[in-house]
Parts: sequence; C-alpha cells; structure tokens
Amino acid sequence: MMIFLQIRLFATVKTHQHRFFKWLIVLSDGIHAYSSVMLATQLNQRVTSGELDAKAIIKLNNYTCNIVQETRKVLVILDLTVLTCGSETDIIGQPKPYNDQSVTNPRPTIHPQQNLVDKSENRIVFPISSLTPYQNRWTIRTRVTSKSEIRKWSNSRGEGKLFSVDLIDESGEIRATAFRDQVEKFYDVLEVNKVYYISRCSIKTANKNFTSIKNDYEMTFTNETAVEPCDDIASLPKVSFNFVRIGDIENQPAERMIDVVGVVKSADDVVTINTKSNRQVNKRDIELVDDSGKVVRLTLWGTNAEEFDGSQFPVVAVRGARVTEFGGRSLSVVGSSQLMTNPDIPEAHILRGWFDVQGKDQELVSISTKRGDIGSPGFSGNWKNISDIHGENLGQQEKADYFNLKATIIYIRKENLMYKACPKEDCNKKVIDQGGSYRCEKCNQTFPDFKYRLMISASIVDSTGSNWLTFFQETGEAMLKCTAQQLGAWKENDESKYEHTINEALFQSYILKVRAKMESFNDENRLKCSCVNLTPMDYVQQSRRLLEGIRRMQMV
DNA sequence: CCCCCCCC
Repeated sequence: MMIFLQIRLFATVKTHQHRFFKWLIVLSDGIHAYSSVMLATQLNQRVTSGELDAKAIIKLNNYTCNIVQETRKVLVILDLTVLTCGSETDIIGQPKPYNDQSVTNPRPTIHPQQNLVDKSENRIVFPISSLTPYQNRWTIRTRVTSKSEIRKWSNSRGEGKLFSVDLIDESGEIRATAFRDQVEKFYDVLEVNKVYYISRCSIKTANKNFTSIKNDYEMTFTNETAVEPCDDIASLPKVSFNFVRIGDIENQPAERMIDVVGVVKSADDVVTINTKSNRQVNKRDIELVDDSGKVVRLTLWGTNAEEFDGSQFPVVAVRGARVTEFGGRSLSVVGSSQLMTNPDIPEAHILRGWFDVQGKDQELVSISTKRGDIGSPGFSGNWKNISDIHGENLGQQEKADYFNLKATIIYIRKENLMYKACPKEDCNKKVIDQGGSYRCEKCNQTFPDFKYRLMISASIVDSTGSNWLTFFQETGEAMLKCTAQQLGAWKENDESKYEHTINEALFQSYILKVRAKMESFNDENRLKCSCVNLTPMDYVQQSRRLLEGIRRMQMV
C-alpha cells in the first residue's frame, strides 16, 4: 500500500498534435516520502478524470525503477489500483524524505518571466517567445543548450565560417548563428549550459528544414551584438525537446528536422559506403520504437555509427534528426543533430518502463521500408499495369522488356500445359514418343524414359486488363504448387487430383516478373510474354509501395 | 551570409 502524498501538474508540453502532462508525484509509505516518481502516459487519464488525486491510497501493481546517472533512481508507475481516494483520507504518519543520496529534488515550478526588470543592470529582460524581427530593443537572459563546431563554407555567393548556439529560457527557445568576425568574438565566450544576457541580434524567419527548434524565428549575431555572462538562474531549463511520436513521423514532411526518442530495438553492424562524390563513409542503421507501436529506422554516420553500442536496448534521443522519405519514412542523424543515449529525461524513463514491461513483446510495425524490401521483386523495379503492355508498346524493341505486375490468374489452358522432354539435364527438347522409348532430335539419342516439362499458357488480369502469359518449368511449378513430375504422374494415374491441382491455382494473386519480346512465328510477329518470377502476394509490402507512389505524386 | 550531411 502506498499513499500519494502530493500530485500536481508541473508542466504541460504541447506539440502541434499532442499535449504531454508531467505530474510531480510524491509517494509515501507512512514513514518515507519519495519524489522521483513518474506516471506512465497511459495512466494520465486516471489523474485527469479525478480518480487518482492527492492523498489517495493506492496499490502499486506494476512499476519499473530506472537508475539514472549511476545514483538517481526514478520510479515509473505502470499500473496501480486506487484503494481510497484522497478526499476520504488524510496523510498517514509524518513521512520524511527518503534519503539514500539517490534522491534529488524535483525541478522547481516554472514561472514564465514577463518583461521583468533586472535590478542589477536596470535592463529589461524579454522572454525569447516575444522576439520578432520588428522589435530591436530587447535583452534576453538565456541558457546555451548546445553549441556547434565552427564550420567553413564556400559557394557561389562567397565563403566564410560560422557556428550556432541553441538558446533557451522559461518561455521558449531560439537558434542563434554567428558568421565570420562574430565567430572569433563569441565562440569561446559562449559555453554550453551557461547563462548569458544577449542583446542586439538581428531576427529572421527560421527554416524548419534545418532546425527542430520550436520558434518561427532565428537570430543572427551582428557587430552590435552584446553577450554578457550571467549567474546561473536555476529556473532556466537545461534542455528542451519537441519530440514527435514515431507513429506521427509519417505525417511529417520529408526533409523536416524533428526530435525523436525511442528504444533501440535492433542495430545493424557498421558498413562502409561509397558516396556519389566518391568518398568512403561509415554508417549504421538502428531501429527505434516507442509506445505508438511503430518502428523507425535511424541512420548514424561516421563516429556516431562507429561508436554506437546498441546492446541492452538503450533509449536514444535525437535532437534535430532529418526526416527522409526513402521507402516510407526514416530518420538520419545529420551534422547538426545531437544524439543522446539513455538521457535522463522523463520521456526516456517512461519508454524504458514501457519497453521492458510490454513493448519488447509487442507486435511492432515499421514505418521504414525493410532493407529486404528494397531490391526485392515485391518492392523495387519497373511496375506496370497490364494495359501498359500494349499501351506503352512493351517488348517492341530489340531487347526484351522486363517489368513487374501484380496480377491474378483467371484461366489456365489445359491443352499441352506439359510435354515429354529429353531426360538429359540441360536439354529440355520435346522428345518423340516411340512407344516405350523416347527420341531426342537435338541430342540425337533415344532414351528409355523422359521428364515432364511445364509450358503453361494462362490468362492473367489486373484492374486494367488481361493478357496471356507463359509459365515455364519453375514458375509453373510455383503456380501449381507441385512439381512437373508429380503433375505428370497424376495425369496418368489420378485424373481428379490432376484437375484439382490446376483448379486450385486459379484466382490466386501474385507478384509477377514478366519478360515481353516480339517473336515471329510463321511470318507473323507476335508479342510473347512469359513469367520469369512468381512471388506470392504480400499485401503489406504492396500497400507500402502504393503509399510510396502516392507520396511521390503529392510531391509533384 | 549556412542549410553539405552521404548509401540503398
């Protein structure tokens, strides 16, 4: 039995689609009170509905305990039963804070500052969220949450160097970039996690394809800019993420920068690839999953790829990962991204608990194309509809055309669907039945036996039309689900089994790889289409292919 | 004023 000593909302994080509530929870057993406690997201409703309130007596049915930064333990409640609600009871005992030096104080409540006057310097401090390009006389008091390397550029418009910092205060965040002379002036002054007064920068519209920071604007340092260190203000947040749930990444435009957090479900080995500009670079693909039940591929590059340890299913958070649309949606860590393994943030603890308790056994769906799909007959390649065969004059050139069809077999011509062939391994020539012995003209030999070969003419359809297709041995056997030898034996001894086998092959849908080529026969040119590969339908894979096609059309 | 960030 546990008592909720206190429960209150201490932060609401809004993304464009979701609101995340973070509850400050203190648990008491009557003797000790413990405050590093979180509520799994699925239990939020128990609080908002009023069922779970302060001083409620609860039974903890399921929880995980995560050790963070080696000393701090964070309890994530995954399931609970309310035994007595808070209004019907009172605090039991006089619980003392539980101190095994693993407990740290929760973050203080955030009070957004509003144009407050800083007494020491008599300056007006503006909240970051109030900055616009139309207003110049401001000072912000801000913590640096990240700082890039100095980078050089060179293009048709000139060359130079730059670096950028991400800045945060109680109201919001903004990116600031320094170019050329300002790089010298400010690079060493600005340190990550430290607090500064900054004033007189220019403000312009931010491009969302290059930052996940939640601000329509970004700042540029000018030669007027003033940067002045400030004593640390505890109330200034240290990090800020705008996480997009993995299940929502499919709704993100390609090229966007987003923040993501997930459990590493799998990690590939490092591979070296050649770039188009003929450089070698190392990469490693990993799969991230979250409690949306969706999986996304994240590609790491260079040292991030080489040094990554995906064992033990770590939680990975990326600030500013690029959304790419190669085969569904996937993510790429880019130069400006920050990659964090097992970060001490509430979202990571919740996911750790979710994965260990249920996620690891849950059926998960990837929003990224599996590597196996790309290049497989079911995904890549030259896709056609049956009406395209004549509509696009396929097979009319000197070289045969190869393409994929998704089609259904509706008729199998039973006449001459197999023949007696030369038994020699690489000879498939039709033999002359001499009544007990079989002559092959090609091999110029007579054999005591023969082998059956398939040459099936079948009619296939899709939504656009129908066409005749020839299925030789291997594709014919795959279609009939038996060997030519078996079919021949049934034809001789078990007519109904033979008929049944052929009928069972009707109205089945396949992915077909087709070869189309004009052939002349008796002075007449006819288009011959034959099946060179037959793969069972994979509706999930085909749906992904169609969705990919729709995405591409939307881009036009 | 960068904004390249790689490959299938």
